[in-house]
Amino acid sequence: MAKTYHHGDLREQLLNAGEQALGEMVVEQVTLREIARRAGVSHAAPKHHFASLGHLLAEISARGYQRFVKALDEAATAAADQQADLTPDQQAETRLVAMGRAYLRFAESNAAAYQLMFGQRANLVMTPHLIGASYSAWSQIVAAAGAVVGSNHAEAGALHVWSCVHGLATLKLAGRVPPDLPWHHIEEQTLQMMMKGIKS
Amino acid sequence: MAKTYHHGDLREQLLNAGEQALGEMVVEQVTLREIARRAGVSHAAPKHHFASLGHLLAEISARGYQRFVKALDEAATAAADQQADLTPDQQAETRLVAMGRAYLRFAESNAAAYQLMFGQRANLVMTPHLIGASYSAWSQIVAAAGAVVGSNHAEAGALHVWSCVHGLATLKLAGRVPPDLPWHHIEEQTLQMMMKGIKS
DNA sequence: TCCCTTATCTTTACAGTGAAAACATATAAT
DNA sequence: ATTATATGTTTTCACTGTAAAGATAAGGGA
Repeated sequence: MAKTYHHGDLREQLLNAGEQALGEMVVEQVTLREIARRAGVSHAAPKHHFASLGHLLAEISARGYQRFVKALDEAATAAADQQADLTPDQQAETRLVAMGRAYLRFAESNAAAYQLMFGQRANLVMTPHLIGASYSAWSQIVAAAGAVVGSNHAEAGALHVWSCVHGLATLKLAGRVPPDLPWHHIEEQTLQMMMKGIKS
Repeated sequence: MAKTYHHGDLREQLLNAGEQALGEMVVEQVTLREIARRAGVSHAAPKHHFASLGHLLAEISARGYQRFVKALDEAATAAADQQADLTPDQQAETRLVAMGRAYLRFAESNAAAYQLMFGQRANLVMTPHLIGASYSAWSQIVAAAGAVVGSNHAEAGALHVWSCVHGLATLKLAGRVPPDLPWHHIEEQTLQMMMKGIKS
């Protein structure tokens, strides 16, 4: 299909511009006008595609959750493939650790997007689409944790796992981790303690 | 001493107004002009006491850390006093759990202040005073964790403890915890898993 | 082809924000 | 008393998100 109106597909280009901006600047600097500038359009143009900045950010955040879920899923399957000789229980643990590792990598490689997704960015509107996307991430972790601790304690286990990696990621992003600590080692230790805490 | 200049002690009143605002509104709504309004003064008056909004917020945040340290300290000593018959190791664990509980209570009762202290609020400037205040909180937790895991692993243990409670607190504040979960029970379970993960 | 409706984008305007400069005034020092 | 310094106010500027009004282009009948 050819372009059916003026700009081509401004809605898509706004989302791309927003994601690009999130990769280059701090999350608070990603403003409506900045996104419009990057898309080469006036700052009022987005109004016809998104009710407000909050709705635009919500859609960008939802896409972030999709990439997030994909990254964790790929990490989990890759880990399981490499260790097909383990027992199911051991495989479940390996998968969970791999997901935790991928979680920390995602937060570090997509700092601004992560802060948009999990921080309390002003103006962000909790649209149904965003709620759904974040819920799919939640249920992904619940499933992986449930495979380790049993479905009875899946949610509590998932919440603890999530707290550990999310807490570590945000402390790191906020510069609260002493810089002299060996970061990679710290990550592995935390994942280890996380697993030890979860296992009955 | 009587009032030595125009307003009395505007610097102090600005800090009080800021803390009061943090108790009543969301952290992003606490603007320079809002604080000035509450202090009954023009929006340019703070310039003579704080170089910028970021410096004013930094001082408020530093005070938050002082209250934070005090709250955790009181909780720890209260817990230790109640259980003077335990072994030193058991006392150390009891103290650490009590501090974790106090941590979660502080974050919930001082949501906006907590987000100012640990979030990534725009404009905030990392003044030496703020760095010092936040460092005292860090070393407090390092000491308490070190009493449990030994001074060799104090920092790694402290970081894990901090990640657990900080992660849980921020997930709760961000509304990411499913509302049907029994919150108080979840808190206790998380503290339990945190301790299990930390103990060698 | 002509006209009209609708969708899209621009321009302009408004109420906020933090910061900076110019100005006013009260306190303190000499 | 005069001067200097500290403290506040007023004004201005660049930026933000939102809203309304104007412009332009596409599509749908006659």
